[in-house]
Amino acid sequence: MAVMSGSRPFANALELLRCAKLRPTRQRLSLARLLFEKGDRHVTAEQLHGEALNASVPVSLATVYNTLHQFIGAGLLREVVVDPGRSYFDTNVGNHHHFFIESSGQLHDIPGDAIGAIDLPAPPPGTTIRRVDVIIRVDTATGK
Amino acid sequence: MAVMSGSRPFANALELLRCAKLRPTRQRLSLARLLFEKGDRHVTAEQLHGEALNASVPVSLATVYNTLHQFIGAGLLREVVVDPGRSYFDTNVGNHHHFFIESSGQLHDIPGDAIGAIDLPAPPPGTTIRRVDVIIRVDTATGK
DNA sequence: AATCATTTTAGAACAGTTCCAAACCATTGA
DNA sequence: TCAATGGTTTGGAACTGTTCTAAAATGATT
Repeated sequence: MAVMSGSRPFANALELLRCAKLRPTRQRLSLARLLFEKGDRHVTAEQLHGEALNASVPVSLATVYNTLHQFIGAGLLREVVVDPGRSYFDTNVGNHHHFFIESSGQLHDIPGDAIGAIDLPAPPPGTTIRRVDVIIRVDTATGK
Repeated sequence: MAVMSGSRPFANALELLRCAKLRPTRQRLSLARLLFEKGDRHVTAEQLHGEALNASVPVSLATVYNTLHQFIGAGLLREVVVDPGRSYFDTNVGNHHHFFIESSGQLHDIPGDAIGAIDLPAPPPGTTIRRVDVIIRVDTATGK
């Protein structure tokens, strides 16, 4: 991560794509910058699409989806599914988990070590563990 | 008439609905029986709908959704979201978690105590914890 | 510049879910 | 028992988020 050239967003995005073996097209560069220039983020595809258009980077929604999935494939992003029909793309791919605030739909990171080691049971025969998702669902403290 | 001798399942479904303060309609009774007569289950709305039709219980998909949500509201069911656009309804509302086999889409229960106590961090200010979901995603053991 | 595989695009297609107004039916009171 | 009442069910349309498609555009290579 964060190698050299501390404040070179463009260079970083370029390098990111190079590492991921993705051709550095205009769209991918822009999306990479939007995603990774502002620290850890949780965005939906639509949100990112909106941001791109706002930033005068005309890009189609289909491309946003394509790119997000390519980034996931390259290990640059991680998907967090909170609701049927709502999934976030998380720029933090390290060991961590999430608070999900149901009323607002917001996600907050929980550092991996804040949750203590989870005692992983043996996976079903013939399978290996790919990932462990912990989502702590919270809501505004009204009544029960 | 004919208060059938040992018709337990029916009685159970009836009682279930009574407890949940839901009017015992034909559809709700049938769906309750399909859901709760066979031990712990993970079903999608479409699956349940199919089962009902198979069992010659004509019920609309809309009603299946209505009913499932009413059962969730009554604490009889719990929703497990594994993918955007795929969520399961779990008849086990006790303390437990899940293996999700990505290739087949199957869910398997993990008893709550098999995972050890999770060290719950303090929730964001003004919120309380509603639920903790742990999903261990596994897949057939082909390389990494 | 010419070529060609890759990428992007707009829009259609799709899946799952929710919404709606009308028909239906369980419950109540007479 | 019957009618009145209000919750329930229904089919279909609408909606949301995502994927697909064929064609156009682009980046890399020569």
